[in-house]
Amino acid sequence: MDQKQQDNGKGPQAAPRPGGRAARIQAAIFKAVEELKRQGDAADLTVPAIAARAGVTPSTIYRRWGTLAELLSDVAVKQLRPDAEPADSGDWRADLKGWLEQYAEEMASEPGRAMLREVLGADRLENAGVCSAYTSRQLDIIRARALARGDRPPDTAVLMDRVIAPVIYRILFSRATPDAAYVAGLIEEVLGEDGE
Amino acid sequence: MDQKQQDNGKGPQAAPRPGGRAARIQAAIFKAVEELKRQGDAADLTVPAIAARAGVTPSTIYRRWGTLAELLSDVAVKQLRPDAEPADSGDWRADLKGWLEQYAEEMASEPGRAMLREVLGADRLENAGVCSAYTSRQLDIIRARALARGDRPPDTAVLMDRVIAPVIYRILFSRATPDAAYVAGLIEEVLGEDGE
DNA sequence: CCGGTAAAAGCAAATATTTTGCTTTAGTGG
DNA sequence: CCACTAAAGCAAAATATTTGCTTTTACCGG
Repeated sequence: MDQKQQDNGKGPQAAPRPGGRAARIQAAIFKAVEELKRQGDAADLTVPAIAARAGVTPSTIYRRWGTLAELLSDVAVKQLRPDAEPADSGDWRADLKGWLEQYAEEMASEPGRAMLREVLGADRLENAGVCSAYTSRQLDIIRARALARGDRPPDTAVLMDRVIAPVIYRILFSRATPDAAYVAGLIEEVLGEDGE
Repeated sequence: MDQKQQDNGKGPQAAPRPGGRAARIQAAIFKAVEELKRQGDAADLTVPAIAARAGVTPSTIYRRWGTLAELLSDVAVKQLRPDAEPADSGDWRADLKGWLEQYAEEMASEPGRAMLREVLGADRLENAGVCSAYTSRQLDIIRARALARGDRPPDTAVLMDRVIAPVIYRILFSRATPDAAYVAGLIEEVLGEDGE
């Protein structure tokens, strides 16, 4: 009757060794989740269905993650992990703008919204933090390039507050997509005050 | 095998008439949820437990809301509804600052975070929109007073982007509480540019 | 290379939950 | 007061979750 399962505290990639059984099985389960998410209704995304697809018994999933929400959250974080550094054109303002616009579009898309909801849906707050750390890091990379050229880009924290936060807020709390014009406006406001 | 229950589209207060049976039962269920949330672990907050507390059969809840998440979302929206207008001291800047600081504190509290998560957790996006509309409206009231006195307060949309969004983003995506100093800083930045 | 060991997976029975078909009740309008 | 509709109750069936115990797997020290 105790509500909390074991929480190994090791986070999404809890595997003894990259080739071990645990890693193999986790990979199979993640793959099953991704495939099922792509295919059918959200209603087909049940622990038993995932287990069957992954060729695993449901209790494995319940024992490792506790709830469907935790599993989906881990999968979403994995999918949100940036796979590359932001493009580098030599013009950091353009890179920043491009990256932010693409970020907003991706997050506002249906799969993007679903991932946000899944990340936030878990009891474990950690995943949400990882997610925003990914964003911070990408912005920091662009910022570091600007600094290296002797420029004065805004602090990453400022960009998080002034661009990322409003974009995510709109996605979460309204049906309206933050479109490119809106994002561009936010960016200009931040860059405009640059010299103050 | 269809995932969506009936969705009457009438939102949280779906009752034929204020004194009718439907309203009575909904009130009993909401009360049961609030009581159980106050009392025990989140794990005790199950549909059967709520039904038992409310003196109702579980299928009533499943038929009206479909899932626990929808019910919790409706209850959270109801609790987030402001019960009074913002204080009016005659100094709109002070009123605004006070209201925003209290808002941030309330949302960052454990119950506040829980309500945010519950509102966002439902499939029905509508509730999140209602929630942010509540906030907007409160800000608008303060703003209207300032305008009535011939002042030039910032647009509500600007406050949403520059203060509410960063505060909520921090609450959702980091463990750190947006403290009074942080909120005050955001407000000053917005008010500082006022005359530009 | 061969057991020994600990952690995790499988299995299956026990619980708990959700869904569903049908019946009953409460509120509405004639 | 009676018929009608919408929602609630009830109970059985279907699903999902939890749990105790067994088996497998990878790692470790000989």
